[in-house]
Amino acid sequence: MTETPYHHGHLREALLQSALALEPEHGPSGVSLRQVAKHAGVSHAAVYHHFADKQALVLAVAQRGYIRLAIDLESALDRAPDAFFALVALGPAYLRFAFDEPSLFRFMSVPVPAHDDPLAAEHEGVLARFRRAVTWAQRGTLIKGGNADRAAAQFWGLAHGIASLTVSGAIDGAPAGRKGRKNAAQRQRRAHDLLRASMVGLLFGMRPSDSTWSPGPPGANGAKD
Amino acid sequence: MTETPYHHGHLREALLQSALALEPEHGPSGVSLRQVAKHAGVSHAAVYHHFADKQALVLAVAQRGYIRLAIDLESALDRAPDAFFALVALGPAYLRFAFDEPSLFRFMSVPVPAHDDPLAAEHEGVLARFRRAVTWAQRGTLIKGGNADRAAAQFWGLAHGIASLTVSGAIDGAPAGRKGRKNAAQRQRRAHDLLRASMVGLLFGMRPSDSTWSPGPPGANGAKD
DNA sequence: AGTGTTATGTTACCAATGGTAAGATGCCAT
DNA sequence: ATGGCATCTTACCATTGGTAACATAACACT
Repeated sequence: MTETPYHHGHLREALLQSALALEPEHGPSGVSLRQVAKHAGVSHAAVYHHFADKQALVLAVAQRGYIRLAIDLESALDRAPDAFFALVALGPAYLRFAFDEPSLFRFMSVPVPAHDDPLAAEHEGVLARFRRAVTWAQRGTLIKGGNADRAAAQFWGLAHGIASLTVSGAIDGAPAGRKGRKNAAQRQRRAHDLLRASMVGLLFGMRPSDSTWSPGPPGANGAKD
Repeated sequence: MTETPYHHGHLREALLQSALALEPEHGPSGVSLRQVAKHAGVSHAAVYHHFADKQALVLAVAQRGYIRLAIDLESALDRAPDAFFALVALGPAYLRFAFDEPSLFRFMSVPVPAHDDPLAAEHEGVLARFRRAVTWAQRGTLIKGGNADRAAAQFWGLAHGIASLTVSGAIDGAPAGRKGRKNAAQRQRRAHDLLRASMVGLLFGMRPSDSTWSPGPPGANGAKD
């Protein structure tokens, strides 16, 4: 970001940024290597000194996305006062990431042909945060015990599904009544509420039957964040 | 499918099929117009008499996917004996579609740059099926009343998220212990069970507090399908 | 310092791609 | 049959992903 101090300096980094900058116009797989290179002020062949091929560039961006998402989830967990808030807060955190970094989020969903998933480690990183919240809740008997990976996957799937459908416009996108294009902030708030309610719903559907958790919060939207 | 009876006959149809046939090797946005044309036994320029450009071709495949998915969901609803089974059955139906037609499913998730979503109608078609199950359940007081669209979106998001993460390999993909590649049928069964349990969980998290529904089924996996 | 090695970047080139234009070819209504 | 129309073809273009050969700057070592 400083300048071009040397040969180029931090080209690899600049290329990732350029890819993100060009994504909105052409889509994650639609960005061309040459455009990325040009945007970074460099010849297109220079890219191959930092990435094996175009797919490697795309995967690197996606990888960065997963890493940053995992960090966001982690800090959301760190801020939670108890297991209930921890589990529920993962939803809004997931959604906020998707809204704050839509390009990054789209790169993360780019379908890679075959390949025994080069992003397996990054997937694990995200799942691990859900698992952390789940085991926390299980220790407190907030939800039933059992396979924590399964429960984590359920919450992850819920968050991911609602986030994906929302950012892609499948949900709450083009409305029937053509009231112009909706305020993006309003859409985000609605998605926010929807996902939080879903997390609470799934959570309370997992309660052990003898749970003494008096559901004060679930209806009220009083979550701190 | 018959032959090439005439000029070509059903080229548009053949192109859609060819696109699906070539998808596994290159990914949904990686298939080239020319390969598709060649696979259909036709010059690449012929494609432009049936689709405005490559994106139109891709969108047409995606559109077909949404239509078929909506049909599958619809028939799952038709087979359900009551609201409970109807709502829960949407999960397995969604997942079965994703597993039976992975290429089609991937085409449906291809991120389209900007555009005020040309698939809005098809999205509505899928959402409508979830809404039908939700309103059914609401009439029977299985779940709380309120905005049916919201509740439908929650169930859709759950099904979509788990289906997406599963087919992309993010969940239950490459395992830690390298026991060779897992049996695909086993993966599908696990995902099946996971999603069904999630649907039940979300459902029971939405019960009205005075619900008299004696949860016999939720733990047992006795769903007819 | 000088010197060789490596990392990084360039230009030149290639086959393949998406897209357009102009011309064939076959169907169909009149 | 004849003219109109849809469909398909070949010819062409700029762009793309990728490779090869060459240039230059950093670094290591004497």
